[in-house]
Order: sequence, then structure tokens, then C-alpha cells
Amino acid sequence: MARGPAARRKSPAQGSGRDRGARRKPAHEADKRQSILDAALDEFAARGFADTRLDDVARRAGVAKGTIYLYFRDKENLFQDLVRTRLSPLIGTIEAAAVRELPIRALAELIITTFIEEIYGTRRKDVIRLIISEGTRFPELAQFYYREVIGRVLPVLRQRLRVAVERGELGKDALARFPQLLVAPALMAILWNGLFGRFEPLDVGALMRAHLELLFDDRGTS
Amino acid sequence: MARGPAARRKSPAQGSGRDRGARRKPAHEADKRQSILDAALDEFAARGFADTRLDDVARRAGVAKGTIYLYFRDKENLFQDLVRTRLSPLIGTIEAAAVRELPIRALAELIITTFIEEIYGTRRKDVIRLIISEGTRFPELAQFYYREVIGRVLPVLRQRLRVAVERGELGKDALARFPQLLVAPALMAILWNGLFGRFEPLDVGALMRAHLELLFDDRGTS
Amino acid sequence: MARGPAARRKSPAQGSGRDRGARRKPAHEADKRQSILDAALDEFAARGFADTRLDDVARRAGVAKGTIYLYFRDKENLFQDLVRTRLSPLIGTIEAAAVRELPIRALAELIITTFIEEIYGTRRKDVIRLIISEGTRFPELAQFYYREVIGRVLPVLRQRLRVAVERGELGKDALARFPQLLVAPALMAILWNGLFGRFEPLDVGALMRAHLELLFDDRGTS
Amino acid sequence: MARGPAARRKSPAQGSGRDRGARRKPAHEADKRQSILDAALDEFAARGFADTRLDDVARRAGVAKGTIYLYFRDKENLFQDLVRTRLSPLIGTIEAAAVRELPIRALAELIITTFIEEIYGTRRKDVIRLIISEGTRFPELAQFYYREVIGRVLPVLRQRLRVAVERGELGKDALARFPQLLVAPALMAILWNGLFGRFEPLDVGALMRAHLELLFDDRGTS
DNA sequence: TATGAATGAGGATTCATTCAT
DNA sequence: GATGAATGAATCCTCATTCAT
Repeated sequence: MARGPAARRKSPAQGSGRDRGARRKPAHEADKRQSILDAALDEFAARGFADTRLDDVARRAGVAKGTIYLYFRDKENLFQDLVRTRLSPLIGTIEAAAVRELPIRALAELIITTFIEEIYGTRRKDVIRLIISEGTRFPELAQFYYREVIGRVLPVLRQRLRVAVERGELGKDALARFPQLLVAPALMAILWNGLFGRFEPLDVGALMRAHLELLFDDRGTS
Repeated sequence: MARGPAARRKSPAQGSGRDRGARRKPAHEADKRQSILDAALDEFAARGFADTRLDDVARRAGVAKGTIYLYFRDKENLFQDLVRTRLSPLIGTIEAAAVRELPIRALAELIITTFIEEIYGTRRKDVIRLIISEGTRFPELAQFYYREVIGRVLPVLRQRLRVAVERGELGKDALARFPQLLVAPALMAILWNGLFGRFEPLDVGALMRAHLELLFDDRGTS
Repeated sequence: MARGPAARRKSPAQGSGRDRGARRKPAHEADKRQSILDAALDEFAARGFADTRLDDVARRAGVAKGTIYLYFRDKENLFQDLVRTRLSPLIGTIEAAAVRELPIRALAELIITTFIEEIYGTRRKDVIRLIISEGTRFPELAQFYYREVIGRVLPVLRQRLRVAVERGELGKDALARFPQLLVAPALMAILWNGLFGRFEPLDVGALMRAHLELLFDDRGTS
Repeated sequence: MARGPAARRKSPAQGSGRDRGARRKPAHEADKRQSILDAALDEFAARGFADTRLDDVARRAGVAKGTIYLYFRDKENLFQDLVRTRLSPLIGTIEAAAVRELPIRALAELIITTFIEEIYGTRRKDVIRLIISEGTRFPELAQFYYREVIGRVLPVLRQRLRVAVERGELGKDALARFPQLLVAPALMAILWNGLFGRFEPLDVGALMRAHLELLFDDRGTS
């Protein structure tokens, strides 16, 4: 990755672990940290990691360029912290949804509603997009996401689906074997509207309702 | 205005897609062009557009750095040509599949099989990934993809699905309203295996079969 | 369009003279700007625009390569600012000389003296040489010079010469019609000594005195 | 000078002297050589040495790029040969003019007429401009010009002027001491029209007549 | 803490020159 | 001789990172 001096110096400096300690700040400083993160999300979402200039992040955050380095080790650390920070609160929410004792269809609806409200309707949609776009180049981040988000939600969901199959709530085990199928359209919606929204916007709510219809309503084919 | 490097660099933006065909090359040179494209796909897929060094592309292609510029105006043009070149042959194939006179379920299976064989099983999977990753930053490319690929396949598919609904082949019109639902899992599979494949590989064939089951088999829920 | 280096390099041409004043610098930074300009003059004068390396300018100025870009948009802008900066203070001086109420011959002598002291005896001689050498390739610069220097001095001078003709101070109107004739030898001196000075230096003072003799003394021929 | 590989390899290869022998060609090849020189003059005059691309010269000459190297060692050699070739025939002409037995004023007029017809009215004007623009960077060329052109004409002219002074043909010796004064306006005319011609063209004929008036007519001042 | 001027490594691009055909 | 595809050195410019204030 052509990340300039940073990239080269990063490996040697790796073990320093200094930035974790940088985190705990008095309230007003936490604000500054937050405004940097907000600005960073705007810029990263608009241009991707490589094409984002810290200069622009600083300007948008209303701080000097050097200030960013008081809160984050380097550009990459800023990016990763951004993703982690934005995703963490989500985890609890989804997890909570998944474990609620609900009929399986109601659970699916809840998950989808939660997705639409908590991700699609917020800046987190951009975070997801960033993970998809940049994940290949940030294996640590993909791993984090896999471990912290997917790894927590998917097993619970899969388990609930399996039980549903056993209980006869679900006519087949396809969804239990591939719970990803539940959210694939949601993912597609994020990507579609990011890429083609200006040509043909996709109504996510309607899309997801149609999806639920196919999954749960009476029958797929005559 | 001088014509020194600085000055020259100011104009070359103009005609973006003009250079194809500008140089008709003998056959063996087409090979060289192809080996550059192949190398470029490797590098772009591994690092993304911004982080790919033309130096590396050249080395991988076994040519000198300057040679790339005999075949492509600049890095961006190389990238776009790569995507277009790789996608174009696909269009016919998918279009052909879509118009075949088949029962709707067979058609869906054909489309999915085609996808698995022609995209997922080939380097084109990387091209799709590149469009997803870089599409935001290359609006022209997103537009090209929308116009040339999606715009040709989706309407045909939607039409076939509508007819199927009218004929009672499909029990509901959800899929006809959102044909994207048919391929959403395929897309997810590409992304999943790119990001999380090393932790938990996703069996695309099985995934898509499960998907078809849900869409077409007897019933989704009891 | 990505914002990678390639893409970014396409636009920066726009506002050519916009950046002066865009960054107000403290006094000591003006010094740095000045030292870059000084170094640039040395290098441009020695090698011409195209063959000057900003690396060399930086080294000579005692700054890093990137520092130049804090003060000037690009190489071309540095060149043009150099010329403008060096020439501007001259304008007032020459203009002032031209409007003084003096007998015409005294005025001619004043102009020539001013030229020798303010141009020939200074680095401005190199600026003039640069305009001559590079003017064809920098039409804006030629225009600037025509408008700001020539356009201000020539009309005033021509007017004074016309009045002198009317008053009988001058025996013929040749000089009034072509005031350029007054300074042509000065120009030649600059070029001569630049090109042939090492073979046969030209004594500018003597040359210009001889010139004045021919223009103003009793008669040219018997 | 940033001349690419050529410049570096030039010094070691210096002693080869191979290109002098390349010159004598059968007639049709001399044509090719000539067409390259013609094209080179066009390009060098329009862009200067550094900004001229041999690609463009070749295209304009209707030959392949490599062909240039059959007739000229390198770009610099092409440039120098161009100047020498174009200037040589001039030398005889001016020399001839200078030695004619004529009254001094008639001689001056002849020289000026010759200049206007043989230089100003021809492509040689561009050669002169090139010497002025690039001379600093091609000391050999300046030397060639000084030796072959100036060195042949100036002494003869100076001698004739001295005799004229002695004979009382000239009222003062200013011109004899600085014969350059005779042609300074001619030089200025070339430069002026190259730089400012589009704003305010200078009528060279009228300029030179005015110049002669000042030099030779009755008196300069009352 | 905060700043932002300064740094300089990195990479895209150009083009003189070579050489296999 | 003639060609023009290939080469790769050279240089502009960017921007992450540092550090004196």
C-alpha cells in the first residue's frame, strides 16, 4: 500500500501500543476526538482511505493537522478506530435483537428493522461500505468486523434458526444453514444505492419487505 | 504556457475513452496489451486503485514502466479499460441466458449457474469487487456498469419475471418487483469470501442452492 | 473520478495568479519565500525554465523540495511570480523617471542611467533575459511584461518625445515615432554579454554613451 | 540540463565523432536530412529546445523517430546542425555586403536591407531567436555564432567605419567604436515582434529607416 | 495541548535513445 | 536504410508525519 512514510515506519513502531492510552481524555477533549472521527467518516466515505487527505479531515474537524496525531497514531489508526468506534454500539443492539424470544419471523423482521434503522438510516451505512471497500487492504479490520460483529450475531442467529427448524417454525433449513441469506439484500441495498442510486434508487424498505415475503409467506412457487 | 512537464500535465484529461482503437496493433502486441491488463487486474484486485503502483504492474507484466503508456493513456485509463474489457464479453452471455425460453425456475438456475461459472469462478469476480470498491470514486465506471451490464440484464429479467407472475408460474410478484433479490446472495458471496473467506469460507454453490430453495420450493414457512 | 495523484493532477491549472495573498505569512516566512525566489532566479537564469530542477532550487534555497509548494502552486507559478516580483518595483522607478520635467536629452540620460543601475547592474538583467528566452512559451508573461512595464513606460516616453519635437528640442521625429530605439542598445548589451561576454565583453556604459552621442550630439554625418 | 539518458551518455561517447561522416548522403537522402532540419526548425522555434519532442519533429518531417538518429547523433546535435546549416549561407552574403566599396551610409543601408531580406524576412529570424533563447545553454553554439558570424562581419564593418571616420565621412567615431549600434534595432525588432507582435506589431522597415535617419541625417538635436 | 510550517519519500508520467525486424 | 515499439532515467508534485513554538 502506498501510504507514504507512515507505512514504512509503521512496522517497526508496531509494538508501541501507545495509542490505546491516548484514548481516555477529559470530556472536552473527547469532543475534539469525536469531531475528528466525524470529519474522518465524512472524508473516508466520500473518497476512500487512500484518497482522503488528513488535511481535509483536520479542516472539516476544525482542528490543526497536527492535532489529529494527538489522538491517533496515524492515518490507518484513525481509520480503524473510526470503524471500531462506530460499530461497537451496534453490536449490543443486534445481539439484543437476536436473543429476544420471538417467533422466528418476528425475529427476522426485527433484525431487518433494526438494520434499516440502525445502519441504513445512519452514518453506519458508510462504515459498512468502507469495510467492504477497504477490507481487503485492512485485514485486521476485516478480522475485527468478523470477530466482533459477524461472529457475535451469526452464531446466535443460526442457533435460533435451527431451533425454529426443529420446532417446525421453518419449513426448510436453508436459512438455518445460511443465515447470511437473511441480510444479503440489505447489503445489496447499501451497495446499490451507493453506486447506482442516482440512476435508479432502490427502496430499501420495500426491498426488504419483498424479501421477507419470499422467505416466509405461504409459498414461493405454485 | 510552456510545454514543459508541468504544463503538459494540465491538459491530458480531456478525451477519456478516446484511445481505444487509436492505435491498431499487430497481433503479438495485443498480447502485450493483454499481459498488462492481466497484471493490472492482479495488482488492482490486491491493493485497490490508489495503492497499486504501475511499477508493479509493469514488473508483473514483464514490461518496462513506459510500455504501459504505449497502450493506456494513464493509470485511470488502464483501470477503466480493464473493467470494460473484462465485463464486455460477459454481457452477451448473461443477456443470452436471460432471453432463453425456459420455465422461470430453470431460468433462475441458469442465471445463477452462469454467474457461478462466468463470474465467481473467474477473475471477473475481482472485477466486480473492484467496481464495488472503487465505483464511488469512478462514477463513470459505475455508470458504465449500470448502463452496459445492469441496464441490459435487469429489464429483461424483470419482464420475464412479470410474465411468470401473470402466468401463475410465480406465486408472488416480490421477485418481479425486485429482481435484484435473485442475485443478492451471489454478490454477498463474492464479498464474504473476499473479506472473511480465510475465517469461514462460504460455499457459493450451496449458498445459491439454498437460496433457490427458499425462492422456489414448496413453502418458506409452515 | 478518483482523487488519486493522477486525477488530482488534472485540475490544478485553474486560477493562475490566485495564490498570492491566499496565504498571509509572518515576516520570517516571507524571508523563506524570498530565498526560494532568489534561488529560483539563479537556477532559471542559468538553465532556463525547462531545464531547471526544483530539487536544485530547493537545495540552493536551503529548504526541502516540498517547501517550495507551500509558497508556489507549481514550477510555472514560481517562474511567473519570480518575474512579476522582480519587475514590479522597477515599474515605479522608470515611470517616475519618465515623467520628470527635464530637457529631453537629460531625460534620455536619466532613463539610460536608470536602466544601467536598476537593471543592468542587478539581477533584473537576468529577469529580462528570461522574458526574452521564455516569453514565447509563457504568453501570459509576455503579456504581463507588455502591459505592466512597456505599456506604462512607452506611452509616457513617446508623449514626452513628441512634445520635444514640437518644441524644437529634437530635430526629427524618428525617436518619437520609435522610442524603442532609445533602449535597443541596452537590450543588445544584455544579450551580448550573456552570449559573447566571455569572448568580447561589451562596456555598457560606453556603449550607451556612444549611443547618446549619436542620438543627440551635433550631427551624425558631416 | 535535463536531457534524459542522452545527456549522461553524451560525455563518455564524446570522442566518437561519428556523426560528421554521417553527413555525406546520396541526393535523395540529403532531402530526407533536409526535411528533418526543416521540421526541427519549426518545432524548435515554436517550443524551444527543451520542450520540443523528437516525436513531433519526426511526424512533421514525415519520417520515423528512429530515422532522425540516422542523420544526427542526438537531439542536441540536431539543434546545433540546424543552426549551423541555416546560418552558414548567410555569412557569405553579409561579408560580401560589408566589403563592397560604397559610401558608408549606402553600406549601412545595404546591411540593413540585407538583414531585412535575408534574416527578418526568412526562417533565419527564428534561428537568431533560437540562438538568443538557447545560447546560454549551448555555449558551443554561442561560440560558433560568435566565431562564424559576428567574428567575420564585425571586424570588417568596424574597419570600414573607422576609415569612414578618418575620411570625414562620419562626424563621430561612436559607431566605429560600437558597430553593434547599427544592428541593435534590428535585433530588437526580432524580439519585439516575437513577444509583443500580437499586441503592437513593430514595422521593421520603418523602424530601421528611422534608425538610419538618426544615425546619418543632418543632426540629432537642434 | 495545539499548531501548522517543514520535510522528503514515493509514484505517475514523459520522452530521448536503442535495437530487433 | 527505415521503422517504431520498448526502455528506463529523470523530475514534478503530493501528502503523511514530525517538531519547534
